Amino acid sequence: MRILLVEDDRRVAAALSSALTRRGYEVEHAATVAAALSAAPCDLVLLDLTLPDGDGTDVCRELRRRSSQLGIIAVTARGEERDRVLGLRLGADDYVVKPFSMVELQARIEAVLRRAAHTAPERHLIEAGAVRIDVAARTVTVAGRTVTLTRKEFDVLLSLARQPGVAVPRDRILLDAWGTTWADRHTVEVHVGSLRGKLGDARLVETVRGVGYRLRDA
Amino acid sequence: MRILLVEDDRRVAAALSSALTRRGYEVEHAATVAAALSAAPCDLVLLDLTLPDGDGTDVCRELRRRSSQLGIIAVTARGEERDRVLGLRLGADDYVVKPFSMVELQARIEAVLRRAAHTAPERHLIEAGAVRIDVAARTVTVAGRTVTLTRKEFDVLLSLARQPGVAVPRDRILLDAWGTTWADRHTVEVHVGSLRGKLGDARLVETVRGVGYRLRDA
DNA sequence: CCTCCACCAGCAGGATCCGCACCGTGCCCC
DNA sequence: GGGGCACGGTGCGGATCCTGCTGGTGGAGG
Repeated sequence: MRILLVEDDRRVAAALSSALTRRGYEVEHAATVAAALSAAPCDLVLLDLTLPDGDGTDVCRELRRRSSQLGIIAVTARGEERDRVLGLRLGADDYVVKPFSMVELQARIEAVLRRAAHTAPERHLIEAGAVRIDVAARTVTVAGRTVTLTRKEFDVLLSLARQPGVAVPRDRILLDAWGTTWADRHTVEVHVGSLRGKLGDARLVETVRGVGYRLRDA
Repeated sequence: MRILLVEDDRRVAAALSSALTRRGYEVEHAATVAAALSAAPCDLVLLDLTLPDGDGTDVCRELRRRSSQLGIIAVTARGEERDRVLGLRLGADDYVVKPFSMVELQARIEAVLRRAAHTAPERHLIEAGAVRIDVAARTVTVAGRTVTLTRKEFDVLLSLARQPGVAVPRDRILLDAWGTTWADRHTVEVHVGSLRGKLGDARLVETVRGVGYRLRDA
């Protein structure tokens, strides 16, 4: 399960992040409104409502607009009733008030995720040129032919396919597919290499020198 | 919207009932476990966990078993963390601790109902390729042949069959069939193994390496 | 009391990934 | 036009991760 942690306090974020990771979740961290809105898709968002560059309630509204099945748990130090009501009205699934215990947070996360499992899935199909990607099924066809990709290959392709025709920086791909930015210089290239091989036409994934890669759109 | 109010304290029940009615809800009242379980179907349950003739947690479990899309808000005077966690684990959608304000309760009711609106309607019959599942009867046939599954095997299959052709992550299966995400890595695999054996054709349940499993659609 | 089911290890075989080294090529500057 | 350099591509071996079995144990239900 992938959790997006939106929290500006670095210490709180670090503590939460490690606690959640220990419990088996995959955690991506965003410290600002901008970062939160440009993060990769996930299953659940832990959203601190007090952010430096804007209001967390806007993030909540926008995320909910994008996906009705995304789980959102608002987190805040403000425990006043007015805020609690506001948070829920915005479309958050749940609300926890600092300070809270990890045990309770864990229970609430599970409750929200359990519910999300029963919501209608948004089956997302991405098409770019001859490439068709079924994100949910994790299957890919090129010009009608089904190709079998490994996990990393698929993740890399997905990172590119999210913005067809756009040059995706290497760092971005690393973040999407690996969750980190530190890795051997060549790791991405290697997987792009095998990806090109499996897609058949190597020109489908174009190299943008000095930047990254681009998935051919037309 | 129809709300079932399970509350043994007559004064609290009367006050809540009239407040909710004023807000436009249709309210049915039950004061005991027996009454709660034999009440007419509704959209949401306000469930006091302390009841004279039994434990409210049993009611919660039973109601949830009957319908995964029913909204349940647990209400209790016991505000301790242990109880909060327990309530959420049982399958309640939310939890309010007495004393609470009507404004907050209203907001939580709306949040739960909003979510329920997005919930996929429960299908009685699910078909995926050669597999036919009767959810209510908990029976399965493969290519006309009836197969007998154990509880967990059925739950695992159901988790997969809810989205045929979609790669279901391991922890989502855990969430659906076990209710939690913490469990031994092998538990799912073992049950998938026996499931494959009983279904006859092992290829019906495809492995998506590094992710989970996928029920063959076509 | 007995049977069946669920769960927990341990194990072995693969698939996958990664780091390294080397090669090819485009770009820039002279 | 030529040379150097930085960047990207590729092949390979080992380490790692993942998965599917099998057997044994505890417990719930009949």
